[in-house]
Amino acid sequence: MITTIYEIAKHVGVSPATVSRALSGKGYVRKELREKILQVAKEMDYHPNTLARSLVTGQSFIIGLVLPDITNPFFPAIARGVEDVAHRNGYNVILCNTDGSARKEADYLGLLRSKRVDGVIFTTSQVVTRHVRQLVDSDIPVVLADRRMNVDCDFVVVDSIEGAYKATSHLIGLGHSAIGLITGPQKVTTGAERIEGYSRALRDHHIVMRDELICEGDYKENSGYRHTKKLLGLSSRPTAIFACNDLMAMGALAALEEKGIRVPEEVAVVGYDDIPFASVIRPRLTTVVQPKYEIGSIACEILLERMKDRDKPRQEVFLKPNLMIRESSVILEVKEALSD
Amino acid sequence: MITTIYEIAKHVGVSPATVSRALSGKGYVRKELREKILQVAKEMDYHPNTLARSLVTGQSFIIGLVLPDITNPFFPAIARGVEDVAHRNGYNVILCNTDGSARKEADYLGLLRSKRVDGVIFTTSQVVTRHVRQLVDSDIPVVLADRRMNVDCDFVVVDSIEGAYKATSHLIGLGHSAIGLITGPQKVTTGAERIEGYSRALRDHHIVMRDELICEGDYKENSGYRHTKKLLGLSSRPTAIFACNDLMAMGALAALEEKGIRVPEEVAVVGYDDIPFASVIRPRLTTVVQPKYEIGSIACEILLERMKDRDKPRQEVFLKPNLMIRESSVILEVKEALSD
DNA sequence: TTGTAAGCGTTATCAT
DNA sequence: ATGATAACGCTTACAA
Repeated sequence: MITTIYEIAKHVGVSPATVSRALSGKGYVRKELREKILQVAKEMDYHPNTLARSLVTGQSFIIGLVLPDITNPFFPAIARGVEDVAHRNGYNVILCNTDGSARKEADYLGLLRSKRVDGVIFTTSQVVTRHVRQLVDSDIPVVLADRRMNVDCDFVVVDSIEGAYKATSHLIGLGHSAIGLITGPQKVTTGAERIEGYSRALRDHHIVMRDELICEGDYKENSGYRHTKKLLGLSSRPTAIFACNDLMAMGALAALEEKGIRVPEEVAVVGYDDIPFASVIRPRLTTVVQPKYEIGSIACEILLERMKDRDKPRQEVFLKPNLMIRESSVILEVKEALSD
Repeated sequence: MITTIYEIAKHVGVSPATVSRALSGKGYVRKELREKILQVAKEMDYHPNTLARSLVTGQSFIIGLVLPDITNPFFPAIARGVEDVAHRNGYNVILCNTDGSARKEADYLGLLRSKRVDGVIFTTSQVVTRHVRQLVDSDIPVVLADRRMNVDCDFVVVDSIEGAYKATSHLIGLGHSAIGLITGPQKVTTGAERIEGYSRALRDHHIVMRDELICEGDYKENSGYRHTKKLLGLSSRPTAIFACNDLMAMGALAALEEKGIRVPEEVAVVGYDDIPFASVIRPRLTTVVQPKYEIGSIACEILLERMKDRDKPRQEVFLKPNLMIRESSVILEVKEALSD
């Protein structure tokens, strides 16, 4: 049998209301009585039924975290950031893997609404904003993480234009002018923005952009592999490749190795994200570091604030990416020279 | 305003009970009336309040997933396996990161009980079974994943003795007899069992076990690094190192590289887990593959069965590990010769 | 087939 | 400081 405040009340000889007050710490209750109640509650292994509590208070202390796929090495750190902040504030988080499918997104969002979560942190891969807009309209707080959308709600993202600009400039600084670009899907904001950063960097350095050097990937390893092969087949092939995430950079490295092309001596490679193994593969991958944990933790903090105050002005957080230079772009001697 | 069945009822001109029946599909309701109700519900953007529903039915359709750390590359696949099966069956999963701390474990378990989750999948790093036992006793279904405990409940683990036996035998077959072992924490079952597998393999091949070759690590990269340094300082140093997880194997490789010792020519290395980057580091890591996704998906399936039938006999699932031979243990020519 | 009403375990309002 | 009692939104006997 599961203990309720009624049983505790009976046991102690008071009313359920008093037990509730004692347990929640709200409202007056004589000190010794409170202690007695607390003790009995512990003895009876009482665990408050938050379902019942939520029903009356309107707070579930659950937040939803909707992302494409937790096995994608980019997301665990975000999830951890979210969960840490949530837990520290008494919230639990429901994890949803959408695989970027609009159907699953809608599905999960519906489930979360039914579960009366207090808020949602959402990383979409869709342009379809309908579900999200519905969610926002339904007045459950939402914060978009990592990827923006054209919806009126808070978000925290990393400045992808700047990240791509840094990566591209780095390669240009190394003397490259034929830089292959393997982008992400153009429909997600990060995809479009990284092209923008790439093209600005070229422009600022008076390098003409060559369309045949630009391929649209899908953030998966295989598309990095495929597009690299294609780029290598070009009559005037690139001397550097900038893959817009590390997974695709991995694919690029695999394609290059297969062709026996040395990295970085013959072709330099730069990735994006700094997923855990970027630093342990060989050659170690030069990449744009995203503050993944912070994306999650800050998103959650903003969500908590939003839950407290629905009327505060919309928050738009742009975090800064950093270029981490490693072996895949810089020949060792050069790197040492640079650091002098 | 959030829509309730009362408003739908008023709108349609029927009683709340009828709306409930129409929506849930249980109980009789005239076909056209049901359709009318469904339509109005959709128009009013109705989302059933599962808190209220759960309160009466006693089912929350939430399960808890308690693990050490989702950013540890071993866990995302497990989490995904759990979540997939859960979602397919109409359940959501609450993610809890304990960092292996007994306090956090107890904390989360309490929260989950309060949230009235229908079941818990638990990967502990503690020997302290008190919380779990309490949970089991409190008659909420629990299945232990990856790591067993001395508690009466279902579990799904991978046979660590066999995995370690295979890894060790592989090294022995390669001619090694001085095999350094970097174990996991002895208090978790996988830690103890992998030593057992190692020692059985040695015994079966009539190799005397040398205590100084065995170090207790903690499944973190740094302990692999430290212990490898120590092993290399031995007067008669090992020609092979078996690290009981890939993270520690990574540390071992780093230590070896630092000393300029070639792998596998001078020292062979074998890891355990086959985390995502085991196959992309150089040298590619020979390792014991654990069916991570299946640990999660099967654990969840067992949990669902258990939820349906609390009296069925206890399920104990041992999955089989597989040795994946890669470059860190076998010199290329030898490998080719082997495959002939 | 539909409606009435009790009850799930809390919190919260209002007396006392 | 404590106790009745009415919500919260739903399901489910039981009646009609």
